[in-house]
Amino acid sequence: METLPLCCTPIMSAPLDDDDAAALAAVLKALADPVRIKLVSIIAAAGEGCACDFPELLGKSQPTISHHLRQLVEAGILEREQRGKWAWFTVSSQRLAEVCSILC
Amino acid sequence: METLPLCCTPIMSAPLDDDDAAALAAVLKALADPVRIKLVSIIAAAGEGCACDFPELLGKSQPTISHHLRQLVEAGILEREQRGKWAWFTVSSQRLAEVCSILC
DNA sequence: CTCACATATCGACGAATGTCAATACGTTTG
DNA sequence: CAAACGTATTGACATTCGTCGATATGTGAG
Repeated sequence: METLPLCCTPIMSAPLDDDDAAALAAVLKALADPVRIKLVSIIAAAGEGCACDFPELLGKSQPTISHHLRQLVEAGILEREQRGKWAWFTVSSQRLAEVCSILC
Repeated sequence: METLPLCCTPIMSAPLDDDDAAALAAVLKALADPVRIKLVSIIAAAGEGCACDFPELLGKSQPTISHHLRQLVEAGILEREQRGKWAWFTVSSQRLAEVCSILC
């Protein structure tokens, strides 16, 4: 779910209705955790990233990383690609642009 | 606390360090609630807003609204001004711009 | 097919969060 | 000062969240 485009017009031009507010809040919530925003920044800066590297990079357990990756994918912020037994992730710059276009 | 400028360079250019990740996550967390993002959008669209109007506009109790407004002010997203017995709020477009400049 | 390894899910637990009723605080007005 | 009114704080509660150990699932190698 939730890979739909993220609504509407900039906040300055009109107040969000309930649905748009809920949708935007959900995406922002996915970003609003130190581990997750760091995951996004690592993947964005490198262009892509393998799940196998994140537990050591972030000092978190493998289940914890997997959990965070899932939330980011469900929010449409990351895209997942299976390569052999490894899971690789890229950032949806479109999704980030959608967020920014509403905020500013 | 937390009214300091919000770090650094866009996510695409370099991964966030721990401190920047925590700071950005804190601001995003303040935005990542349906009631709060709607408060921000109402105030942004109108230019300013009085606390007295929000409980009815959002269907939440006065203490709940006060609590959310406080979180937004502490995150540097809203600015508060006392006018007589009323509290008026404006959006820090600079703060929003800082967030966007990191995300995109 | 079986083994080794990468990732996902489950179950549990403490911590944080959103909410409201009750109450305290501050400011203006009689 | 005292009463009235807007806002903030407190205390309580149910819910959600981040975390990890244990385990299940899936994929390639031998």
